[in-house]
Amino acid sequence: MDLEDTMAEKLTSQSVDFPRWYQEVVQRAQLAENSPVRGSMIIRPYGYALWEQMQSVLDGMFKETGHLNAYFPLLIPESFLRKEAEHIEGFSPELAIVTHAGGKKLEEPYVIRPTSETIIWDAFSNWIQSYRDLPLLINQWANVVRWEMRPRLFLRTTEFLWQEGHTAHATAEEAHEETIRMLGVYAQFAEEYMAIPVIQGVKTEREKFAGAVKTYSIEAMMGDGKALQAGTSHDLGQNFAKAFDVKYQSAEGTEEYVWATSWGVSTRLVGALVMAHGDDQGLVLPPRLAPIQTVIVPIYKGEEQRGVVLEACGRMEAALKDSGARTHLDDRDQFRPGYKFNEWELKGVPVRIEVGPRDLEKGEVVLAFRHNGEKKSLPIEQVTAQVMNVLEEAQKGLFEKALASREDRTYTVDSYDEFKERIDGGGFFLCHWDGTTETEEKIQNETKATIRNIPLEAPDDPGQCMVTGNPSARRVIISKGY
RNA sequence: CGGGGUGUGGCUCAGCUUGGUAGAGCGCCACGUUCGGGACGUGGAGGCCGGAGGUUCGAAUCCUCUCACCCCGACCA
Repeated sequence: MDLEDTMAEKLTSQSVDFPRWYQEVVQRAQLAENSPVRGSMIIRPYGYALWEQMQSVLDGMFKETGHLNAYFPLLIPESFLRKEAEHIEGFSPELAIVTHAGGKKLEEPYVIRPTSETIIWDAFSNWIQSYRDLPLLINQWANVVRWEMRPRLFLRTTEFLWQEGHTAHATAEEAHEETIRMLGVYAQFAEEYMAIPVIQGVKTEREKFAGAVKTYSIEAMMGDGKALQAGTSHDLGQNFAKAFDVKYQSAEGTEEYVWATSWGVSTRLVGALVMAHGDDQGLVLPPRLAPIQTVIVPIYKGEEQRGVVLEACGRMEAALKDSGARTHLDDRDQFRPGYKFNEWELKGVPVRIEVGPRDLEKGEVVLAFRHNGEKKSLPIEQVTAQVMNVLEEAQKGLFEKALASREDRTYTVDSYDEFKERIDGGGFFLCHWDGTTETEEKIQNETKATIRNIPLEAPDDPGQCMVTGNPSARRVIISKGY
């Protein structure tokens, strides 16, 4: 009873029950809620605004790197998926299939896209004839459906929104470069915009995308020390080109199969943001992505003060918007300031500006920072000049905090016994692994932890597999994951 | 698919054992007092108790069937 009473006001503490904290934050900050269809979520305006911020930045980065947006159909003939053997095998357990339409049974069932390689490569086979058509750099923003048994808002839902890039190249080298380049774009986005440090690396054979030659990922550490795959980039080799017979004529006149990549990030990134920075007060959003960067909370007693304070707030709102800050003035009269402070903290707004009669007398306002809880007074006329600076400081502070937190919880371990003892405490473990699927599965079965990836930047550091003692060229990241 | 559980105003739940006029807190609406860290008072709106059938003078409560959802074990951006 006590617990439920407090629940109405306070969030479950992260240290008590992190998953429950996550669930509560997502719903109470009005990012999303469960829908009547199990596994599907309703993304509410505040959550969608956050996704739109992400989309807008990423879309710019894709265009900057030469990609063009297009849109391919939601429904894919089932036979298309069957053309690439590994692809259909990997995806079949999570497919939703349309068998009836127009009041009758369909000749051929349509799969609701779980990803679009097949329908896109079918089109590419018509688009590509010559080396002059290459590289072909396409991106699409879309929804996909992958049937989920254990859904979690944003992290694992049956339907989710994402972006999928699909490219075709003349050579294996070019395709490989594209794969790595887009992985780098994701890493840059994660670090510079989401303020989340990530580790770029290769997935193991077992974890790679169904139909890929190699899968690369960026892995981020969440507030509880678990890993989250925040983006993937696949080197598809010629697998799809062969399955869909996509050949081009080279300058020398020979006929060659093209080389492919695909890469994607999804609304899972919203979950990553929540879990990487959030605290017991709620969300903590990085200024560059926050839908509201500064919120103005007026403080007043009585009608007379209300008029004066709101007028000052209105001027400040206009000035802040002019200087480029996404600003909201919370002029609701039915809530007191303390309530608003808590609500905007729950929603993760980076900077709160408190404007009361005492401040106005001194010609000042109070700035309160979400990421470190600090408050300071500032002369009114300096606010607009300084706001972008303080937001950038907050952005940087948030990244540094996340980086320090990850470094604190990254361990180099050589003994499997020690690993087994410590893995439940969370964190990234840098360990030697002999490269076999058997050992990988043994680790997962015995500890529930998985090899997240093999870092690209790992130095050569020969050693012995902590499980089998067999030789290992470099360390891999092992962690429990989402 | 195996094990456990829950369905009662928007939300969290009580009531069910032992049938007898549907309740509480929060939220919502109105008015007033408040307003520098989650305000208070007064009044008010809102529910065929998941669904179907049965027992009974009478069912949220007992019986049967059914549906849905949640939690725990095998895949995944």
